[in-house]
Amino acid sequence: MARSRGDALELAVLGLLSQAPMHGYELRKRVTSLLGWGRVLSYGSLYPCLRTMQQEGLITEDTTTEPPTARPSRRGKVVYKLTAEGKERFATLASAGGPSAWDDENFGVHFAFFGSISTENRLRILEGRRSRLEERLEGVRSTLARSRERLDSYTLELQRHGLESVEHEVRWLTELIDNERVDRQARAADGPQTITSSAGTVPPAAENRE
Amino acid sequence: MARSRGDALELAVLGLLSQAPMHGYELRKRVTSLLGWGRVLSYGSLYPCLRTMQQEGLITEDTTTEPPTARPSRRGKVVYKLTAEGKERFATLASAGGPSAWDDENFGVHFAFFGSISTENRLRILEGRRSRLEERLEGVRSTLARSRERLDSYTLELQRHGLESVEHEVRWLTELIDNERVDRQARAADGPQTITSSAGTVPPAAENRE
DNA sequence: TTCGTCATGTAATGGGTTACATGATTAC
DNA sequence: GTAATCATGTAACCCATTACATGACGAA
Repeated sequence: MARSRGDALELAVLGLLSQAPMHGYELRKRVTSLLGWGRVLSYGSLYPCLRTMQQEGLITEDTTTEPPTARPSRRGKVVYKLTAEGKERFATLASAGGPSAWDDENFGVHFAFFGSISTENRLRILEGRRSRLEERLEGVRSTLARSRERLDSYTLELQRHGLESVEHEVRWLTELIDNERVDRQARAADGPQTITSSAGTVPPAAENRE
Repeated sequence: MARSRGDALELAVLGLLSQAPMHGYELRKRVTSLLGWGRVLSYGSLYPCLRTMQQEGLITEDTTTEPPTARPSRRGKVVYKLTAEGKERFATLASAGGPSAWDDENFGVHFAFFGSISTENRLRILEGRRSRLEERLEGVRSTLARSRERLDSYTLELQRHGLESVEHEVRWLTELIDNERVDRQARAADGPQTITSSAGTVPPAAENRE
């Protein structure tokens, strides 16, 4: 029934609402197109999630938009915004570098909100994702080595292409990691007098949930 | 309860059993590693599916393996094989070029069994998959064009990488399609009298299973 | 006035994983 | 004899999709 909400969807909603208040319809469009969501997010999934989050006090209806036309009878058209608690939760979830952040469905959402977290946390997530993929690579390579000659050409080609795709993502991650490191380096060299940027939103040693 | 079995899993089981009889445990390993399955297939998913398929008469227990040690009391260790009906079903499902074959979860499984279907059907599936991806590309490109300046750099980078990955797969598909076309051409030019050499002409796509 | 899009919501259902329970076989 | 792996199976749960029902608003 109302028992929805996987972490990924909650983070997505929190993150999008942290950028601007909006209603469910718009949220759906953005989750579907902007994050690495892959499939279309359905209302049957989104609305129950919004309700739950509202009950938990993470979001509220935003009554500041469109205040003059106070027509109480109008159905729907609810604009949601984050509460203080919701903002806190977003900071926590987005920065969480635990294993759940490195898998396929979650990583994209985390990445899309990298602008809201510290370089340290970005690095943690990026590196975690990369080593996750490297494990996968290792697994595929070893099964391939063990059974290459027994596989027909199409199965082999499928494996080859899969390997190639993952390798491509690993290279991408490596570039991103290098950039973040340069960034960190630059900030460190900049000297300790700059307080603002270093750990901005969340203390460097963020929690591991789960 | 026993109401499992999406098309992908059924096709996977049928295809693997068409290569050799085996038991559930081995099936799970192969589905997980050989096809483009992505995640680990769970027993909670596989065994109910096998039962259903057995009830439908697509598979049976293979008693020919290990016949001397006729110990009827032994639990489990059931080797499954295809029935005639199962072989028929496999041929039908594997060749089916409908829209369901082009989406992410199904395409890999279909591709892995390309060795069992005709060049025509391979082309249908390959082309369907490609146009599916091209639609996706078009969608991403247009939303990107509409909102590029409003996106923060990480979201943008995510889109860019997503685009790149899909483009990569499209190029891969195009190569495969070209190979299949050359193959078909060669067979046509070869004339109706030579039946034997059908798939031998082009390196990448040779050899039917076993 | 009707069509397309915006907008919200629910019920049924589907198909999967997790965690658990059980036991045989092999290697050390 | 014991640990690891092979092997089969069930029940509980999770979370998403599908299909449906409803209705407002703007433009042609």
